[in-house]
Amino acid sequence: MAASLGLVGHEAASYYYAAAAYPPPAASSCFPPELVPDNNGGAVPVMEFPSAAAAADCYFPEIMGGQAAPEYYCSPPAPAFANGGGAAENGIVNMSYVDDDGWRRSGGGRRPPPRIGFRTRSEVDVLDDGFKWRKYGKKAVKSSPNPRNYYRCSSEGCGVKKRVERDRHDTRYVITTYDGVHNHAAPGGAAHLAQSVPRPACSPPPAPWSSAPGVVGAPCDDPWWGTTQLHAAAAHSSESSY
DNA sequence: CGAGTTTGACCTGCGC
DNA sequence: GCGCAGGTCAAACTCG
Ligand SMILES: [Zn+2]
Repeated sequence: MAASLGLVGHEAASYYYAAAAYPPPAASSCFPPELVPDNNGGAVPVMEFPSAAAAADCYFPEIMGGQAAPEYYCSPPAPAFANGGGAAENGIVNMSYVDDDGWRRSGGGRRPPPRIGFRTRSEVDVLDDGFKWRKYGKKAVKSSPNPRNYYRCSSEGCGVKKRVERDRHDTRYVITTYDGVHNHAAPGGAAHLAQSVPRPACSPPPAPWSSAPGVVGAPCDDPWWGTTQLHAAAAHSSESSY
């Protein structure tokens, strides 16, 4: 990655950095050369967190089996991405919110559950988020040279799925997309894992994608992911912080 | 022996 | 209507 950073030429594409001053901003390169792509050709606003746990904890406790928090603050039941090996410790987790309100784009049909994507730097493909996942498929996708893996929560009655693939532009990163909401708590250990992970103050209160002041509600024609133009906040860390 | 993974086939939605 | 691409299923297989 080098030159291309910033808004990668997608009109509707932009991203929001919510970096919680975490790993020392070694260099001054902005984060992703491109937004997290999906099969829609869309892109997702990306956020940076010290760990996926922190990210999930702060922003999406609900998908992690906790109760939806009315406000975006840290709430207890969040898993940790611990075995990501370095992921958590090394520092950078890009988190991106993937909205589902664009499903109308597909003309109805089945309604997708809430989707949330994480982009983490990790050597391993599967990040231990505290839940038990069973792999049920693997597929090469057109949009990426890397195969995409499909996992389903192995807990009975919990239909949460996740897709895992490596970033096509930087295979050091793993893109994990969660589909759905756990209807149960994480199997033992998750909570404690979460606590063992360094966690920022979870300061960014409003979710940038909802109605944060930083969000410019643009009349976008492609409402799939972001629908909005987001402000690039100042802080960010760099991937060179290895 | 059971749980989880692998892998090709199958199904469905979407664009042309 | 056809072909393509993504997503899921399920039988076989592997590992603990
Ligand atoms: Zn679950």
